[in-house]
Amino acid sequence: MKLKDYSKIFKALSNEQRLKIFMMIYKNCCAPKGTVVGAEFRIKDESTCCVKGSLDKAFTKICDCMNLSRSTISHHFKELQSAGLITCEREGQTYRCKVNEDVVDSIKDFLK
Amino acid sequence: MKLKDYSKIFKALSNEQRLKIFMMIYKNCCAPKGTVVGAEFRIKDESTCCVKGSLDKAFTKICDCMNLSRSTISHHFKELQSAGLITCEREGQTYRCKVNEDVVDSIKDFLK
DNA sequence: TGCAAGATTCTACAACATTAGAACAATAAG
DNA sequence: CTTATTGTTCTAATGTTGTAGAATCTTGCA
Repeated sequence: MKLKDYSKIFKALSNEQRLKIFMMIYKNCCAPKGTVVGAEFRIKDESTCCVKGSLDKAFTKICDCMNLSRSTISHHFKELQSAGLITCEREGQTYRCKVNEDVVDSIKDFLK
Repeated sequence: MKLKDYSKIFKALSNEQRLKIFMMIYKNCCAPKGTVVGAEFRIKDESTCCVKGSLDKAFTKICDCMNLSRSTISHHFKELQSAGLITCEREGQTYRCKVNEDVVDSIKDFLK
């Protein structure tokens, strides 16, 4: 990964709203590598995150607690995906997100 | 530290030029905590960084290899300082920078 | 088939970021 | 003292980002 890629990752996390979205996903779905998609949403701490009680509908739930328009949130998801931080899949009305832990690891690595 | 503080840190690192400046400082002066200011510039790998051969004049040397105006670089230094990532001191024509490793650590902490 | 709900895309615009240049202040060197 | 060097600040131009709303697409359900 090049410097430009890292700056892109940091840019994706540089907006407070987007960082909040990322952390909501990260803190709830940072399943061990190898976990099948669809099982990612394991609630770790319901008190700190409003994405609760369900494994899917991440988008809608995040919309419900974010006070931003859907289009804006969709845009933020795209930015996070584009930086490689998350991957998203739609399967019908189920919206599944997964944090790309390799990328998170490489940030930590980058910072030595 | 709050979410907003983290987003500010990430914003400081979100610009490629500024990230480059930060890394030049980081890779050359990440001295152990407690090291006195003025002894931070220990060259670790001269081949990957153009800040060479001296402990001070960081500003000038970074200018020399950055292809940006002095005023722009000064501005970038300010952003990095404002985010808490570095501290700078001038003593005459000696410009000394230090990476705030606590902040770097707290990023790593945040991402885990 | 038709309607409702979920998510995306397009458009537009205000706000903010990046940048250089000129003027300046502080220091060093001759 | 004068001149060159170093870094800051101000101003202004240009480019990028964050955001909402309307239109659109996709899926599920009656």
